[in-house]
Amino acid sequence: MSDDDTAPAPPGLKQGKRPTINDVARIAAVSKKTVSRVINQSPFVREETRVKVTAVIDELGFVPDLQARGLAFRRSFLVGLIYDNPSPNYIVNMQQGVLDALKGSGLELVVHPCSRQSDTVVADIRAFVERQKLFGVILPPSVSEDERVVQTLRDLDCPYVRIASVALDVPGAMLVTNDHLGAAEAGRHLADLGHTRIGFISGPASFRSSGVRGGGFRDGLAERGVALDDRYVAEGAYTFESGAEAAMSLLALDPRPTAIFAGNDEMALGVFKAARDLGLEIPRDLSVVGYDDLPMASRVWPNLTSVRLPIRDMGRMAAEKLLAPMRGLDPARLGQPEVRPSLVVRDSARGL
Amino acid sequence: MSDDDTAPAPPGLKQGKRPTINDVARIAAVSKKTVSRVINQSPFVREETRVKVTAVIDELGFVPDLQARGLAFRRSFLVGLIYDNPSPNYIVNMQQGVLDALKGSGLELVVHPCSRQSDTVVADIRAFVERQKLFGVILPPSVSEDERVVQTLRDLDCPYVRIASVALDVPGAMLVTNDHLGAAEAGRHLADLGHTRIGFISGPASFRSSGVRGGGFRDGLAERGVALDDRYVAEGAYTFESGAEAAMSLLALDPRPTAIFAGNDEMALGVFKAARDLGLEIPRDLSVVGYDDLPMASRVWPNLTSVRLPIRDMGRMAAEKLLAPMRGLDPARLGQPEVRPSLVVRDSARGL
DNA sequence: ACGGGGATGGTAACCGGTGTCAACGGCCTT
DNA sequence: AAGGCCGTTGACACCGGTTACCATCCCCGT
Repeated sequence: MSDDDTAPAPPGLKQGKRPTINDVARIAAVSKKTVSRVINQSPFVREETRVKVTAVIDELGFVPDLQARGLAFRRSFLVGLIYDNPSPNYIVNMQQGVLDALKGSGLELVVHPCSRQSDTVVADIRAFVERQKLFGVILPPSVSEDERVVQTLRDLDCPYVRIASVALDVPGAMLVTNDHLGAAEAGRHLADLGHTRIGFISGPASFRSSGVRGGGFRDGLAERGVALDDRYVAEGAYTFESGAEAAMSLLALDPRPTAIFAGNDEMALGVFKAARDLGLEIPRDLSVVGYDDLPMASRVWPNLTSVRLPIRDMGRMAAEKLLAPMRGLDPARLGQPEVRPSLVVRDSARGL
Repeated sequence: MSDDDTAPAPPGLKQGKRPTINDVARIAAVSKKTVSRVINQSPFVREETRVKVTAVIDELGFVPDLQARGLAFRRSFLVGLIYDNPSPNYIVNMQQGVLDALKGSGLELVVHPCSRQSDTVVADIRAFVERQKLFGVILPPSVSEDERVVQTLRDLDCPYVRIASVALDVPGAMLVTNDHLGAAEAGRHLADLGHTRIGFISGPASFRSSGVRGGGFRDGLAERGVALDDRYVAEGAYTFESGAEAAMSLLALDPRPTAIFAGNDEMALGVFKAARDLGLEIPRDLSVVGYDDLPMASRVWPNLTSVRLPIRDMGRMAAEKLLAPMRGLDPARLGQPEVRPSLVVRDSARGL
């Protein structure tokens, strides 16, 4: 870029227009194709020529047109993040991770929310991906679990990476969060603290993670000889309000649970609210453990004990899998070993 | 879209390829141009022809290629959200609002974070906007206040809408949040509750809103005959941690303030933390008022009294201003009257 | 019957890049 | 010295739409 924006346009170049590859070619006295080779770092260009062309490119401030390039490549330079997630905080973290990975790659991120409930989701996503000819797509839960959506992407020949709690696809297209492990850790922790009457608020049945986290929790408790009573299991929707409601119903049981494991942090905060409304103090009267360890987990009072999921890193790793082929890497090897959730012990759960 | 994806390709169309405008023209026995007219809803097409072409388009599942269209139009169908904001929650809300407005318009949203500290911001943004030939850009604070950035957009002839606490531009390119009013309301509220020794934690000096909110707060107090003592003013960075730090310094003063107004909710939660660390109970020992009224304001305990900024609506309104010309509307008239912040009284501030 | 004007449709060029493939020049071989 | 190979380069068609401009066609008034 020129350091003087008011400089007259170089000779032979029409004023007020962005320079094109033709301008560069004409001024550098080479063909378009050669300029194209320089732009694309083709090795079949003599060093001398490369320098000459590069100089002209810099002088003119030439920027290749992505539309034209995309038209010829039959592919855009956009990565899509398609999501259907009730927790904005989850998404914003993931999005930041994806952006971390995309920085400097020349690719941009297009965010596209959708609703799996809608009967036009598939058509909607198909239109989006097809029209934009996306470079690739990242699918966080729970769209990542929708086979109709994934099949559509395969039909359209659009690379994708699915993020889910269990392996649903080939390693190269999959980032596994291994929620079973994290939830088991939460179960062992609560059992080790001496709790035996424990409530569990699961996510909605439409999320795989709900079942996986529930199963992991149950297994973790079982390892310590504690059983999870089905009457103490309630279903939420991964939202604050649903967590509060579910907690109200669990805390109305007699005898009431001494601890509650919520399927995500958002709902765990709902449990906080229900406890306050009932005059219960956390952790004195009720221990609470969440899942995800969102930033707010360490901002509320008492600090929330939670299973840490490195969501931002996951976003970054997923994006890197997408970029791997471009860099000559094997996407199946990235993000390995699988993401490992780990319990972060804070103040919201303690022994009886 | 056909309701049977496995149907054999219509005669004369190569298998496995997306149909193009040429295929449609050939099969409908009209010229490309006519198909183009139908796609673009030109009125100069006989009804009979229009129906015939539409039928073929549906039959083939033809989807116009945005790259090609963009190349000819010299403009893409992407809206950019360029931000430099320390509060992810602010951005995620705004982003949702923008997406609300974009839904159904055929435009997609590209998110592009940046750092005003970096000395390459301007070049970075220029490259982004120029390469993508954006349809338009939305600028939330504080990029919206950076004249270098805005001038760059003007140079590139890229439509934009700036969101800021005061009018910095022509009405059609500006969404004003009027923070002076909201902060004044907060000031009056605290004064009416009987507070006279009041602390204020401002945002960073690089944000216009910091000064505007501070000024509004000062004016609101003055209306009630209360003065804001400069020793009770601290500067934060609109982040949780900076809020906690600033609160620590204010609460160390002797006599310490009985109330604190934080420049945003994120910092208000930092005040909560500092108070707890010092053994102070809110609102008994300290009243706190925040700004923005993010969803978490009503999830924490005690519920945070805050000035409500309809951030999501603001995102939507800003995007609608961008779309206005496309719909034959006047962007200057949208989002009027200006966004009005309003105090939401909850439990974190009370009388002495 | 004839001229005029608006509605339609066609052809060619263009938007700004990329792929294909042939040509070119110099050096090494035989 | 002729033949062959390799590293470079350029001419040209093409990606899938658009606009510019011209040719028809139809309907009307006179």
